[in-house]
Amino acid sequence: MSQLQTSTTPPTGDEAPHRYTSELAERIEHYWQDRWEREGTFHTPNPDEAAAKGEDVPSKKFFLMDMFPYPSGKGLHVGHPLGYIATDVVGRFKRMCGFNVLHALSYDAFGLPAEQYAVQTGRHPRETTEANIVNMKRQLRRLGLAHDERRSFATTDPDYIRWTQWIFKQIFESWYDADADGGRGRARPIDELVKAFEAGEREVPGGRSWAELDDAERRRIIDDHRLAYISESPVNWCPALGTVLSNEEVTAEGRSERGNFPVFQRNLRQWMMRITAYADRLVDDLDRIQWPEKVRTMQRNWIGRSPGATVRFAAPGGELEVFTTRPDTLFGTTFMVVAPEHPMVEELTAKAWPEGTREPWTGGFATPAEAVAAYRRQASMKTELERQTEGRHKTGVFTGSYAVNPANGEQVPIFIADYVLMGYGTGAIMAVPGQDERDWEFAEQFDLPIVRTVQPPDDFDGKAYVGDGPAINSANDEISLNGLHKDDAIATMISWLEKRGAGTGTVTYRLRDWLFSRQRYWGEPFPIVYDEVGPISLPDSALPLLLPDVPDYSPKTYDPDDADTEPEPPLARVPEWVEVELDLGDGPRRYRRDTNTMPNWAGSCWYHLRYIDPANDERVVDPDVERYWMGPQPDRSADDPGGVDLYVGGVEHAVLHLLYARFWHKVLYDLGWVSSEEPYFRLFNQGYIQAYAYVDSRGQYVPAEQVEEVEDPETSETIYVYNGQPVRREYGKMGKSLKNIVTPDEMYDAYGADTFRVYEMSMGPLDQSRPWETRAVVGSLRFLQRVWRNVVDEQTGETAVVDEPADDETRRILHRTIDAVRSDMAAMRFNTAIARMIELNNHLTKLSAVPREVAEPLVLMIAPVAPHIAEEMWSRLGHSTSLAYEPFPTPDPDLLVDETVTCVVQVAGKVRDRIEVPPSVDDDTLQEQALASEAVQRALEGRGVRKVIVRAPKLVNVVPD
RNA sequence: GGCCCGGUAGGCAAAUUGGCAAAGCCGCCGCACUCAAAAUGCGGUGUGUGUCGGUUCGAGUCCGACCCGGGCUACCA
Repeated sequence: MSQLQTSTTPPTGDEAPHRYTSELAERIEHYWQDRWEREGTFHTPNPDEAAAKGEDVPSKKFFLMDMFPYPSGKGLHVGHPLGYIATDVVGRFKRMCGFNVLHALSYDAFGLPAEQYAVQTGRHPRETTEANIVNMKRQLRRLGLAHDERRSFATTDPDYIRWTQWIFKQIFESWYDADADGGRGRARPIDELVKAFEAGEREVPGGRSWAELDDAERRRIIDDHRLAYISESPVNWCPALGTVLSNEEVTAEGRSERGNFPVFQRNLRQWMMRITAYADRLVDDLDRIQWPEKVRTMQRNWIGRSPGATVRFAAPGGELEVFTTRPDTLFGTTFMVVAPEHPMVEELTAKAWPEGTREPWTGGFATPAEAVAAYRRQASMKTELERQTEGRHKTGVFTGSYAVNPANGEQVPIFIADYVLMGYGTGAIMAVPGQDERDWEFAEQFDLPIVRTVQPPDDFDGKAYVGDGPAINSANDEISLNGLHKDDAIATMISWLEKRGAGTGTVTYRLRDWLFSRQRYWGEPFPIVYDEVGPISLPDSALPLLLPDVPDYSPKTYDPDDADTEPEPPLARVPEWVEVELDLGDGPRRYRRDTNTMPNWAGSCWYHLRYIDPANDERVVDPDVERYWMGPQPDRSADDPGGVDLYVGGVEHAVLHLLYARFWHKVLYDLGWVSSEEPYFRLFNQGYIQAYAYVDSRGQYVPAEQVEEVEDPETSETIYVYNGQPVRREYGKMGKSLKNIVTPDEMYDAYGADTFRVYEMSMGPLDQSRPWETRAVVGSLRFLQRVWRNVVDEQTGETAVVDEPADDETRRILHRTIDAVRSDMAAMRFNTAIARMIELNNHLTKLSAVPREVAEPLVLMIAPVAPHIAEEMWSRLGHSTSLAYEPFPTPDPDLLVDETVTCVVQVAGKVRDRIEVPPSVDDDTLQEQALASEAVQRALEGRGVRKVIVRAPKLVNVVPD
């Protein structure tokens, strides 16, 4: 084994030849990175792999993941590696605690960012993507991450695409049986649906029997049941990006999340995923996983489950159905509102205004038809943004017709208004101004009656009362809700509605099915071809279906505001690829390929499975391997769902990636491919590294590194100066245009990777965002230098430790430090763990020589955070193998209890004295000693003692009269 | 507007159940080393936890109101 040779010629004049400088750090780091790679130090065995060698795989395992990066090509800044360093520290710590740790990093290489970068540089996306991955791997390798590189892949690898397409096929070839598993529902293979139709166990939609249908009719019925299906429906069309987008990719302002371009609603034929079938399980199972409450709340809100009731009102042209979460307030309905786009609007529009119609209701028009037409036109022209800026001002017109309130038989007027949205519930509401703020505003605007049906508290002075209280004014000949509180009143009303046939209990969701196709080049092609009837999936043997080369891979994009444009997928421009002759079992026939591609979320929906079985070309994942790494762990809880043990990433994927991945994983679970019900058991959101940027008087950003901080001589406030001119400081992101980028490469050059790692981990708690401060990094270098000097002689490079036993105090400090570092590491409080190690090291600095029994545990404790220098010191301490699998130090419990503790003696809450007592001291003795204290007597100033609070052994508080 | 986080020395931060506020890092000051500087080492340096009130023997920590900063959400019936 070749040893690292440290130079004996000092880099500068008189400096110690073996001082831990950035140059030495770099040599140490390269040496150990090469050696780890050469020896396969971080190769993680799978159960089958271990068995092949006749070994057992460790029973304790830890599956650790980062949210994988897009290889963007812009290069990394110091904020990017924060999470990767943190997971590396966790992984190395867990490994030293005896866990079989699985940790690797892959690349999310499909999708818009990679494609846009390629468009900018005018090169093929595959070419730029691969170049970017190479560059990123280089930058990250320099960090010394303990990854099993055999498990690394990119979502653009043909081997990976194959299984992404295979999973799509699984979803396409299945349907959701809502009655399965006691009503919870489960995905089942589509064959089982066909059998149920054939056997007559399941009613065939349309009323005819399966035998009566021809092949095309059968296929259409089946296609309507698939979990991945094609639908012609209003979708989000973004002309500037040239593609459609999912609801999750559109902001509340109606713009694209990526690029912030306008998005328009268009009716288009697109692939959809039936994620709504899983809405209940996606909500319910949030209670079974360890995720930040914030993310769980965001997912709950996004899914938006609202229990309530649908109620049918008799109206001209048929029954008008509404959804309400408050059926208990039905007696308070004084009008109804339908969305302008509601299909019944025409039937509801009366020929003439009824007798006595008030002027404001008509909008100034002579007939309801004119008023309704004018309002609908006006509403359709409004953009999301205009509706928002109008705020809460309510508009609408009367349709001229009335409906009948099923509870009390009263006639209530029907309005159209744009505060009711077609996309939610039934697009129509029963308006209850007494208990709904929006309805109250509308009622005030149009002078409509208001009836309270919930008694507000006496001190309530608001308008609509949405809280709980006893029902009032809510009785007819058959039922009375009066006196009942909300939940009882709702239940009573629903059962009455159901008995009367006027309504049913219902649950409504905000979640919509997932729009899954994109008109882009750089994504997975759909493993689908079409004949005259519809889509047919390709056989598994035809996978992966790879992208053809195209003359122009950039999609057709348009003026951002030109809504009247059509998506034109790049793949449609390759007729020789689109038109294909295949034999799918009934002889060679001509088919058409799908010219859409999948969204970039597809690849990230299942990458956790590829990490655990990266080379499998027979199955998506081996069942034994999946059970070992991801299976449920009943020791965690009885209904543990399994999943990745720790998943670290930013909060920005709270409802996109994390929702989609949960959905796919549940489909795979239902179909029996995995044993875990959730992909990610524990989620941790790291904060961001922010930075200051500086703007001069013209509003231009100036290079942040050249800005000086000076004190204003007049006000003595800190001001910032660039080239002698004052500049204004801003706080926010790091970015090229902000001229405040600091790169890891700069940090490696100036300090080395270990210092950089220590600094990032010691800046503060991992889940908080904080500003980068380059000049503070030197503190971490000084710490490592001092550790190095305690272990290695700077003159000779030999170990400086002595084999004499440590003194008692040093030993106690060591074991207290071990104890604290262990619990800090386990809780991912790396900043405090590092602080404790600094304290211990500072103590060692004061000794004349450092005993081995202290140096070795310190080196091992530092290893997760600063692995290269730790390995080097470990080696110089005489160990020939890597410390990666050395047990993490454990504290001696006997050395954690002090022989004496300092007891604080307070008088009236103020500290007056300190006394040394044994830790086992009892209350009475302690009180006696405290009262005997001179300082206490002085502080009492002759006053009597009213009360003494004793918290042995640490505190006594004397309360004077 | 609603909901959720956060506010501790000049900056980043630490403080089991309420129990000595400020561990650690940067900065700043001084000294050593040096012809000098840098680097390094050693020593020193911050009257009080955003504001007001409450509970308590005791509050950074609990409760209420307000101020400031950040995030999510925004007619979802």
